Formats: sequence, C-alpha cells, structure tokens
Amino acid sequence: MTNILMIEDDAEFASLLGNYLQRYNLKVTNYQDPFLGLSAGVEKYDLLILDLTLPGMDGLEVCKEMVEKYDIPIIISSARSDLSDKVTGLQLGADDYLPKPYDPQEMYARIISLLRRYKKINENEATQPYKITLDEDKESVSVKGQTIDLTPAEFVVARLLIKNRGSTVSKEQILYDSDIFQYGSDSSLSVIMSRLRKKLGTDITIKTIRGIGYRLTA
Amino acid sequence: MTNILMIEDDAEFASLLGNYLQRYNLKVTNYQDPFLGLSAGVEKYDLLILDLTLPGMDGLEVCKEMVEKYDIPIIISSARSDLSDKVTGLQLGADDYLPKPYDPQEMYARIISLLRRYKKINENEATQPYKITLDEDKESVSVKGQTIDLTPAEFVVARLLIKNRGSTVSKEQILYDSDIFQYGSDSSLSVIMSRLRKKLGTDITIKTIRGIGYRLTA
DNA sequence: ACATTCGTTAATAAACCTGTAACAGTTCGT
DNA sequence: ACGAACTGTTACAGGTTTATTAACGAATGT
Repeated sequence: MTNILMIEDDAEFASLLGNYLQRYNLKVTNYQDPFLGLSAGVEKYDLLILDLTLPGMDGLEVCKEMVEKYDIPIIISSARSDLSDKVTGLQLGADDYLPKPYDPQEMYARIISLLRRYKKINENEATQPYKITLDEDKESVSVKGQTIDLTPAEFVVARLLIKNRGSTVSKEQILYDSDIFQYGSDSSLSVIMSRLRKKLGTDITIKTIRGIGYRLTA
Repeated sequence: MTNILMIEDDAEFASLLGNYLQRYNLKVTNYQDPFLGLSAGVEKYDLLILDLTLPGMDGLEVCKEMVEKYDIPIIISSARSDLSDKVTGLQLGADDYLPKPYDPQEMYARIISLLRRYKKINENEATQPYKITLDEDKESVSVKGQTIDLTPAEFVVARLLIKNRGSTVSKEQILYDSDIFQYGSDSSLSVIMSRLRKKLGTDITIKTIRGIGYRLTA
C-alpha cells in the first residue's frame, strides 16, 4: 500500500481523487490546512500532492519548506495557470507540475512515474487497478467502474472482504462484525455469499476456505 | 463540472444562457462588471465568454488584458455587428467570435469545440445533457426542456437529489436539510417521493435504497 | 367566510430482505 | 473409494420497508 499525502483546500475534490486512486492501491490522506499536513508525520508518506492555491497562505512557501525538511517526491497541482508558478515550483524542488483541472487518470500516470523514479514502488505493485472497490456512502460497490447495489447484509460482508482483500475472513468475524445478522448462522451466511457472488459477477472471485471462512482475491 | 466565466452586462440574458448550459453540466458565473470579473479568480474557470458592449468601457481592452494575464480560452460575444471588432478580437487573442443575437445551442457548440481543443474537457463529459435540471429561482425543475412546477416540499427533495445526482441521499438528510418538513416522518417522505415520481415522469428514475434513502440517476 | 393548496396521517397493497429448509455438490479423513 | 461434514443453490415464508391512494386539517389567498 502506497500512502499519498495531499494538501488541498477543496475537500470535495480531494475525496474524488482519493476515491479514484483507491482502486490502484494508492491511499490518499488529505489535509486542508498545510500546517496540519506538515506536522502529520510526513515521513510516513511516499509522495506529496500540493495545491498552491491555499487560503491565506502561499503554497510555494509550503513547497519550499517540504523540500528542505523532507525527502519526499512532490507533485504541485494548481489552479493558477500562471506559468511562473510552474517554474518557481520546479526550481524550489518539486518534481512535477499539473495544472488544474486535470484528469485523475493523468494524475495517476504522474504519480506512478514519479514513484518509479524514486524507487518507492515495486514494479507490479499499484499498477494493476483493483477490480472492486467500496462506495462506502452509497451502500454499494464498484466493479470495474460499474456500481452494484447491495442489500445491507450483502454490503456488510462485501465491505469486510474488500477491506481484508487477500487475507481470509472468518465466518465468525463476518457474523459478529455487525448487528445486521440477527439470527445469523453459517447456513444463512452461505446464502448471502451465494447471492453476493452472483451479483458481483465472474470478475470477482471469492474463495471459500473450508471450515474457516472466505477470502476475496484482488 | 466545467466552470465558465461570463462578462456580460445584460444580467437577464446571462441567466438565460446559464440556465440553458446547466443541463450540459456547464456552470456559468456572470459578472456585469469586468473589473469584478478580472479579480474573481480567473484561474478557477475553464472558459471566458466576453461581451464587448460593456457600459463605460471598451470590451476589447478587457479582452487584451485577459489574454495577457491568463491562459484561458475566450469567446467574444457582441451586439456590435462591426466586423472590425471580430478581426480585432481575434487578433488580440480571442479564440472565437459569436455575434448577438445567437442561439444558445450555437454557443454550446462553440464552447464544446473550444474546450475540446484546449483539452480542458474529457470526451464524453458535458456532451450528454442531463435530463433534469434545477430552476432554482422558480421553484421548479426542467425535464428535457419542459418546466415542471413543484410544491415547496417536493422542490426541496428534488433539489437535494439533483445536486447529489448519482449518489445516495439518506432520508435523514432530506428530512433535516430544510425546515420544510415540520413533522416530517419517513411515511410522509414516501408520499412526497411518490408525488415527485409521478410529476417527473418516466424519464427520470429515482431509485429507492431500502433502509437508507434515495438516489437519482443522471 | 370560502376555496385552494399542501403537508401529514392512516390504511392497504406491493416490494423487498433475510433466515430456514431441502437437496445437490464438494471436500476430507479414513 | 466411502461416508461424514461442509458448502452452494434454490425456493419459500415471515417480517419489515416502501408505494400508493384517500382523507384530513392547517395555512394562505380571495
């Protein structure tokens, strides 16, 4: 899992990008306030996306400070189409510059290229998008970009499996994780699993670990 | 969402065009005074529609300044049928010229073409009009160009759904979003939903997310 | 004071979700 | 290979949520 620190005052935009990058195994943490961001343990992150148009402060100043203090790749994203920003930003030590508005796909490409350059990434990691991701608020999941509505019980199971992608989730864990299952038993769970698999289609494989539980493979 | 900056002294005309373009996912912000417009954060916008016949100042002057300061596509719209305006405008760096009066449809076509040229737009975005849009001031909505009058409660619900098009809006969110519902309960909401669906017709689908809320699909 | 409009409530019908049961298919140890 | 235990699938029933219609009453305008 690659962690990306974002400093961007438009929270909605940040969340949008975060959702998009999620499927590439990139986790975005956004801070609207750069000071919070600066004290957030920058070392934990693999890359910084910095917005220059911050309220009441100069993004270039933040950039300078980041470059001085930390060894982290920086992508500047700015709505100011002032060309001098780009020059100054890169002079200060930023690695790339992407004017807003941009296509999330474009940002993804830059991120990967930069991470590769910094060797912060294994080849093959984060280059293959997940086929399935959570839409937490919509009580649904996306499979290859397509929204699939789930019932409450199905959603609870799917969420657990997706969050524990690659590792096995025990039946007990699923049944007791939430209060959805009132009279839940192994047999009713197997029914839910059947319905889930049918809804998710053949692109998603949920493996049965006999006697233990289930595992969703990326 | 694509943002368009408009500088036009005829506010009524501007609002008309804004309403029309809204259904194409184009948001128009108008300033009657070019100085306000110039200081409005031009960077946030993807395109500028500039009227030349401004009171007490030369639109061409504004155009020149815009071209110098910002990297933004410009469409000049003018009631002066003086051909030299067109020539001068384009010489100054404007990208297109549309004499008034013009068909909003024509303006839309030019906008899309220009945005595409500037790569400020994803293909497929803003080319498919929404079937339903808000008429904020009239307490009504438009479905495929047709105005549909709504009662206050219906309008509040419709507005929330339209603004959150594609994602689920919870019942609580609807009931507590405004003070329309004084004794609002789930059951009265379901009545409103029923009446809304009937009024909006079969072109608009409002999906029920059982136990959660509702979702309007684009 | 009357008529109209509109949100609410009530009642009934329809739609939906989940657990159980039944049976088929599979896995595993012996 | 065989039987026991586990899992997958389907259909059905019970319970809950939502849709729809009608009626009521408060607020508003005439």
